[in-house]
Amino acid sequence: MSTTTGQRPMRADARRNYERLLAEAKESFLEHGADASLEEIARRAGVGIGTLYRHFPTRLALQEAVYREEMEQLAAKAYELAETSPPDEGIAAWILAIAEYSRTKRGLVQILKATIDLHSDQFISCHDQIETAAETILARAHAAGTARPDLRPCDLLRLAHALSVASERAPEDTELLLSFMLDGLRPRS
Amino acid sequence: MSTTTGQRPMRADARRNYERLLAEAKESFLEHGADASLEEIARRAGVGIGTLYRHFPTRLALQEAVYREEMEQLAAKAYELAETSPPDEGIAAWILAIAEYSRTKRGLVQILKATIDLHSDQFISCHDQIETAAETILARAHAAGTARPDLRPCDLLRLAHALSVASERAPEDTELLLSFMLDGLRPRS
DNA sequence: AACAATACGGAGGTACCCTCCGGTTGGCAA
DNA sequence: TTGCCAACCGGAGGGTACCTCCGTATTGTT
Repeated sequence: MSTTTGQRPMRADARRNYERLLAEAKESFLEHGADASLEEIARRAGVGIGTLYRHFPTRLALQEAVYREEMEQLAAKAYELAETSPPDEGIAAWILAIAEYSRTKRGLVQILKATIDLHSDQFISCHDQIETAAETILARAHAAGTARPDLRPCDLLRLAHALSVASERAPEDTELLLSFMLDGLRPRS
Repeated sequence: MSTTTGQRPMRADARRNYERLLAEAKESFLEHGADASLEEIARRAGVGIGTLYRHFPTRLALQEAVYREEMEQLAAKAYELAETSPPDEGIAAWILAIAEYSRTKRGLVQILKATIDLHSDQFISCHDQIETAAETILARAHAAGTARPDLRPCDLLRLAHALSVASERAPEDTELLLSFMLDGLRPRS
């Protein structure tokens, strides 16, 4: 789903349409959530529906393309946090970042889901990227002994996913929910 | 959404159709998830689509009717656990029960969402029922000092919702995820 | 038996999904 | 420049689903 086919570069018109679609899709997903109408996206891009489907055979493919950049930023944030924060704080901040982000850009939730799902082969690059980031940030916590040893990278992503879904309708409680997740239900001793 | 209109009982044919619809809906939601086709439900019930919409003006109304019974059972479970288990174990078990249940009967997730959303006036009875159950089970934990004082009933429901969504594709990890939520990320000391 | 009141059903208008293929366009070679 | 063909476009078309509306049928009551 990149702008080159690996071999020859795309034809000029193809590239133009690809980019218009991407721009409109970004807008539409933001506006109507992850199940915005694909036909409207094509319409707004001034392009036939067939063209949309040629470039992005599936809704998920389109979402991936739209959010790839943001995914990279989230991954980058993990590396940044791994260097600048204490391990456990870093994890908390990262989960929060993912959750908050995916509330704004609602399409991300589906991608997160697909990323979490091991059987999705469409998303290998996104998957690897985020999973590696999760590994990195988790590795330090494990080394420092501040994370349970049985905590895996994908669990981190699942928690982020859970948090983003759960706080969808009550953004103001996001941090509180996260604190429950992180610190447990018992009173601090 | 009950089988009587508050005043006179429903006409015989109306009641018959109502029940057929309910039965087919239960089946369909189980089979295809919460967004099963309403037209197919009507078809399988041998009833016109108009009849479905008359009885259940909205998809959520139909789901509510289908799951009301199960909601009652979940609420009952809360009371049962409140009497038979230590407070914190009870909470864990209850959240788990909700999450496991909603994975099986996938429509419940939407209801859980609507229940959590305070602005849904369609669901007052369900909402009250579950929320009261959550209150009860939580009250004991608070009294016993085993739950953080800032933990509210709706947070419990949100956690259950989060858990059910997060473990959708990996049921085997449900308990592990729950343990992260409950016990936090730090190693046990 | 006749008459309201109540309930039925499905046609119809709209929207969306996705596929398929005749027509168009861009870029390269002559 | 011209011409050619692979690459690309667009949208019609067939299918499904949503929801509304209203002429028709059924119920139960007098």
